[in-house]
Amino acid sequence: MNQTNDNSMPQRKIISNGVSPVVTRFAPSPTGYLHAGNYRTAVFAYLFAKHSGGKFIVRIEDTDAARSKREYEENIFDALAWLNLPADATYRQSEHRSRHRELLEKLIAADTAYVSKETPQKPGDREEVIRFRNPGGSLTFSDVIHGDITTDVTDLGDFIIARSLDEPVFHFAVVVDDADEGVTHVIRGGDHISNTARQLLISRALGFATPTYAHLPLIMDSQHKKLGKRTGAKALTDYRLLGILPEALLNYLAFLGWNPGDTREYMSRDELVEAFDLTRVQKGSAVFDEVKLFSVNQHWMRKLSTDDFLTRGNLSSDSPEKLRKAVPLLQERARTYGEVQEMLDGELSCLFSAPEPARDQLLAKELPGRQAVAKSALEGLLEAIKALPGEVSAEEVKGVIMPLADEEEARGKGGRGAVLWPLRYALSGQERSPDPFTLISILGPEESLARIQKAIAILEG
RNA sequence: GGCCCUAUCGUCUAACGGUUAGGACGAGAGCUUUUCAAGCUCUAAACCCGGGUUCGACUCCCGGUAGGGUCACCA
Repeated sequence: MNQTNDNSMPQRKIISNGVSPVVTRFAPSPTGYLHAGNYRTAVFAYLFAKHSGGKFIVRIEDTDAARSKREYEENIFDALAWLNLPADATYRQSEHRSRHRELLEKLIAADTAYVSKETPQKPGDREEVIRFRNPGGSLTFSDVIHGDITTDVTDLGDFIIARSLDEPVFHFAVVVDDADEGVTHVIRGGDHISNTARQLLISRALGFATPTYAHLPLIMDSQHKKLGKRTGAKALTDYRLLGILPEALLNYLAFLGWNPGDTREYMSRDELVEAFDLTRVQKGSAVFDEVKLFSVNQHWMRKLSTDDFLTRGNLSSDSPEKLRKAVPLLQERARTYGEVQEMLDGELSCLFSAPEPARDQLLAKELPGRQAVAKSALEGLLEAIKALPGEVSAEEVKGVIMPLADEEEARGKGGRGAVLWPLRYALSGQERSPDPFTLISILGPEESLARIQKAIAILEG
C-alpha cells in the first residue's frame, strides 16, 4: 500500500508559502470509517480557512501501516467531496518518511532524543525505541477556544517519538508535517488537548513556530459518550445512504457547537463561510441528534424545485407525470429520501397502482344504512368527475366535489364525510392517504372514475 | 485513580452585571380536516450546588458536585 502513483489521490497543489495567512488541516487516519464527529472538525477547519481567505489541507495519517487501509482513505475523500469541502492540497503522511528520519537523526545528534533499550511489554514491541529527552517543568499554551491550558510535562517522562528511524510515532509526524505544510491553525477535537503539550515540546526542540491551537468540544452520542465506532456511531457516508442531503448535513454539523450569533438556523455553505468565527465556538460538548438532523434535511428538501427534488433523490417511475405531481406530497411528508422511498412503496403506492378496496372500509362509519349511503354517495359523484378536464388541480377538484359533499351534509346523513370517506378510500384503498381532491388531480378523471366504479361494484356485490 | 476540559429547557443554543432567561428540534393541546400529512395558534420545559465580589449576578472569582476527555512502541 501507499504507492504514490494512484489516481484515487486528488491532484496536488503546492501551497505558496507566505502568501496565505491561514492554513488549516484535517488529518484523519484511514483506520476505519469516519463518523459525524470526525467530519465536524473538518467542517470547522474548512469554514475557518475559507472565512479567512486561507487554505484547507487534508493529510492522511497513515503511519500505522498495519491498520491503515486504502479503502478507508477513499471513503474519506469521497465523504469530503460529497460534503463539498474540497482540499487545497492533500498529503499522505507515510510519504514523508525520509523527512521524518532526517529530523529524528537531527534530534538524536543534538541529544534531545536518544535511542533507548527496552524490554518489550507486549508482542510487537521493539527492543530499541527513540525517546524524547523531557526537559520537565510546566508548559502553558493558549487555546483559541479554551484559553490558557497548563500541563506539567514532567508527568510525561521521556516519551517515545519513534519506534525506529523509519517509524515515527503520531506525535512526531504530526508536528513535522504541520510545520512543513505551513499549518497555522491546528483545529482538532478536544480529545487532543492532552497531546498538545508533548507535541509542543517536540515542536520547540525542532525550532518550529508554534501553530495556533483550537480544540473543539467533542460530539457525544445519546449516552453522552464521545462518538465512536464501537458505540454505534454511523459512518458519515451512511447518511448519504439514508437520503440525507449534503447541504443539510453540513448545515447541521456547522451548528453543533457553533452559531452565527443571530437567529438563523438554516445556512448554505457560502453563508457559513461568510459567518464562521472560531470565537463563537462552544466550550462544552454537544450531543448528536439525528431527529434534528432529519428536520434540517427536510428543510433543504423542501427548498428543492420539483426537477431538483427528483434528480437529487434519483427518483424515477413508469409514470413520470404522476411522480412529478406527487413531489409536493413527498416534500410535505418525507424528511429524507429514505422516507420518500418508503412512502412511494407504502402509503403513496396507490398513486401508481390500483388499490383493492375492502368492502367494509368503503362504508362511511357509524351510519344507519351505511351501504346505501356509501353507494349513493359515490354514484352521485360520477357525473361531476366525468366532466372534469384531463388536467386538474386539487383546488379545482375540491371546487366541484365539496358542494356535492355539502349537499349530502345538508341532508343530514353524516356530513361531508359520508361522501368524502368512501371517495377517498375508493381512490386509495388505504386508511391513510392524501385527501381525495389531491388524489383525483394526480390520478386524472379517467382513472379516478374507474376506481370509483370498481368500488361501487364491490358495494353491490 | 493522576492530569486536563466542561456545566442554561429532553436536545442544539441566545444572553457577553440589570430580560417576564429568548429561539430551534422534539413533546403536549387546540384550530383546520370525518383519514394521514402539512399549516396556524397555544402550553409545558433550563440558569448543577455553596460561598464570595457587586447596589445588582446565568454572566466575574473560589470551592464542591456531576459529566466528559486522556493517561500506547494507535492516531
